[in-house]
Amino acid sequence: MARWLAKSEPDVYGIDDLERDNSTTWEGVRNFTARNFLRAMQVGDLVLFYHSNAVPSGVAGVGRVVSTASPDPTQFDQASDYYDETAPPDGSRWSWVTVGFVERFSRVVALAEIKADPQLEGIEVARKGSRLSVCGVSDAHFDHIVALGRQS
DNA sequence: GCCAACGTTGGC
DNA sequence: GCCAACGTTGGC
Repeated sequence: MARWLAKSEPDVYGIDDLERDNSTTWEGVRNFTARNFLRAMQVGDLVLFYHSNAVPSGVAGVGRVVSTASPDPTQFDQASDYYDETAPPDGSRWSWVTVGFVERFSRVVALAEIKADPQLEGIEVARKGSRLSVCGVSDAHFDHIVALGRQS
């Protein structure tokens, strides 16, 4: 079973929203590398829920893949911020998955803390200039971040 | 709001 | 298929 990290701006949709809703569709990924990661997700895979453009930015909790990739309908919705006029009608361009709530950390594991932690060396989200909104995480990095997030 | 990083597009 | 221009992400 794989481990992932996915970014969302908490002003738009944060871990509190996921806790309230219990599950959500992860729409709006418009980057091919990130899309390919979405398509590789399997039911039951765990996902670090990362708050971007936040104070502080960092990992706020954990979600779980509850349904695998299918065409993201927002690519066809002209009223959506994610509308893509170049998307072919077969839906092959952009995908979404459904993510369920697992846990909200007792504290956000801030990006600065991730970058400073030698046990998290090499993690994609700490790479300089990393803009991937969905990426893989090693089991060891995943477990370490969860342990940090559960600290009070 | 600035700006670095970098993915994507399109001209050639 | 190279590469410059452009747009976007996202930390700070």
